[in-house]
Amino acid sequence: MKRINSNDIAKLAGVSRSTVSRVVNGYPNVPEETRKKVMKVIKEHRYYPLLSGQLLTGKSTKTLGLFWVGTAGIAHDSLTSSYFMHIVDAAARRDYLVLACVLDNISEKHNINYVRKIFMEGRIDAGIFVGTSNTEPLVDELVGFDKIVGLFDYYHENEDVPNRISVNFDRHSGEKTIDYLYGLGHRKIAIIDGDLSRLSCIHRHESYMRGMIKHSLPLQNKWLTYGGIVKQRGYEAAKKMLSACMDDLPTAICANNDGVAFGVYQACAELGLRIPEDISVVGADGHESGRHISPTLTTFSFDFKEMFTSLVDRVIDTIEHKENVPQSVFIESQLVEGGSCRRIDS
Amino acid sequence: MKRINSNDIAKLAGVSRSTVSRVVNGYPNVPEETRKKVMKVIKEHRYYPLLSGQLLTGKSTKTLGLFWVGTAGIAHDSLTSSYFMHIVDAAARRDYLVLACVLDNISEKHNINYVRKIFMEGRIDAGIFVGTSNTEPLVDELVGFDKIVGLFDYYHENEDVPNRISVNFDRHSGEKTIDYLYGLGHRKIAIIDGDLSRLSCIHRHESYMRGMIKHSLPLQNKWLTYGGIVKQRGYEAAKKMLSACMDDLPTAICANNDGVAFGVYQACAELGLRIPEDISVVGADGHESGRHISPTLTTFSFDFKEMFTSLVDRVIDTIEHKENVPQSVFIESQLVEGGSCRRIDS
DNA sequence: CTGAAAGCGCTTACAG
DNA sequence: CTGAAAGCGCTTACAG
Repeated sequence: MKRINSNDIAKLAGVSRSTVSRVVNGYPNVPEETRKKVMKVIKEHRYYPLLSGQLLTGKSTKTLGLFWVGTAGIAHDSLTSSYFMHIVDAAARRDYLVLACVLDNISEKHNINYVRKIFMEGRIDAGIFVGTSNTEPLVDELVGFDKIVGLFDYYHENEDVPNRISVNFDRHSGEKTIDYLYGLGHRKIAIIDGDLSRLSCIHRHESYMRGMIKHSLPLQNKWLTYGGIVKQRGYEAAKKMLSACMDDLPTAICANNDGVAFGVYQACAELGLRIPEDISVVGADGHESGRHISPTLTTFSFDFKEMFTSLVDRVIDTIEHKENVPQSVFIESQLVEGGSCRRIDS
Repeated sequence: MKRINSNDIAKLAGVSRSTVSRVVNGYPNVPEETRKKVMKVIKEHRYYPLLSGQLLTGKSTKTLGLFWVGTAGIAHDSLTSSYFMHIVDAAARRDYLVLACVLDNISEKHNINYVRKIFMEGRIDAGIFVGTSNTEPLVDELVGFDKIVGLFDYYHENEDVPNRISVNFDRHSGEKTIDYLYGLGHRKIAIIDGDLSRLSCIHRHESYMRGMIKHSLPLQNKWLTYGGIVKQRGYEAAKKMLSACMDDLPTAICANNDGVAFGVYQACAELGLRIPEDISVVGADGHESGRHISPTLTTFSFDFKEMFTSLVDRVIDTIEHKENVPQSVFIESQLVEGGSCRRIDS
């Protein structure tokens, strides 16, 4: 059985294809009676215009591409996958669909071509990247091709172009973390950095340093290390660092994010260190599971829903040629006190 | 700057549009020299054929619709959102993209029309539904319209049509749960059922009953209740049930799934009941967080990755007119023993 | 091996 | 208010 097209509808309703199109698109210059007659036939035959035909005459796809980069360890993390829902929800509220694409490695030639193709073949009105490092030639290329690109945790100073939209973590949550621990009396603070190819990890690192210097706290190599952004990496880093300085332990650890903090928990458990009695731990993100772990995690929490909604809304505003769309937005963290930090009396 | 089309490429390369098309689609009847000449121009100008043009001549979209039903409490659950990754991964392995759509309520007229439209306007080759109840007029309608529909946890006996593909939980995991507890010496077993509009919950309920009867165990109203499929519902159900029978507690609780089991943990904690000393708990799903909670959860685990991969592969096989595609598949659960059950000496 | 022509399903000026 | 015609970007027989 052949699909019914606007021609068939026109014949059945005794009008021209032009009129069918006018009715379908709700144009005003159609008398009520004609509209009803045509609508009746349309409903009866469940006619829906083919998108490909409409696209060819200039209609937009009302679709956002979502490029999820770095599956390994990131995308399969439960927090990360909940991001996805926020994006789809935010898009739906603006009547946009989301075309999803998970890429393990965005530097691979095959994947680069794949992304390019999706942008160029007219499937999407714009694309959002999540999980890239802060330098990505492909992103620059697409921006250069006037494609609208939305970026999560990706920002370059002085590269303001209207078709590059980003949402980012604030630049000073590290400093806030140090301030907080300092306020509790901590002076011997260890830092487990994240993956320094990511903007947020760079900012957090820098602002940890700023905080330490501000309070004239000792920066000791043995208390500084890298832990990536997932639990396993955090565990390995903490285990190694702590094992190497059992004779002079820090009183607190700043973990680049909650995932890393959970790894610190595991390392402490194995080394017989109690949290917070022997050592305090602070995370960043506000992961839900931080509230179920024991002791509950003190962390600097970000409103991811707000972050993704802001990004999606501004990307769509750009697609729809709204004026003065803010190009980059930085979101502030909020301290959530759990049971993982103790006050030190000095 | 106007987009470059096949006509422009043809002129630049000194050939016809037909030849450009032949090169783009990799047809064999083009001499190597011509191919090279054309490809050079294509690369230089980063020409990609517009999908909408190709679609009009019969090409398929290579896109799967994903309809995520019942956001509230389901889609924002972290386990559930990881399902999404499995679907996108499985589709990508077959070179398909996924168009995602989250719907809070699939009975609402507006949403029904939205889904219909996506199917009818030629955006997707097939659609997958996750989270529906086991009776959904819209699904039947789409199947009736010869649309290819993939279904998770949705199956009707004797309704075999080649364009309705499903993957389901086995029909007897409830019985296996009872067998397991019986084997540990439990005789007083409580059951917290799920949402009985869902196929898996019905099957689990039935097979709990089967197991209880097989072992001649007492079916007591006070030990039977409904808990939905998320933690909060499980908590409420367990709290109410246990509070009402503190004078005659069951020795074990079968929770419809892991989410409900976590709710049981919370209820037990509040009532001062220790797991497994005072009461044993068994879940179903194999949720990762069951391994992080204390005590670790004994559960009947399903391989969700396998489930979704099977579903996606068979849906795509159907799109591509493969022969003898199995229409419905039931996946077996696997016992994962944690620390939430104890042996009862009798 | 290759090009001219027709056609896919729609919308949009244009003319009346 | 409404229809005939042109056009969007592609591919596919068809003819040579």
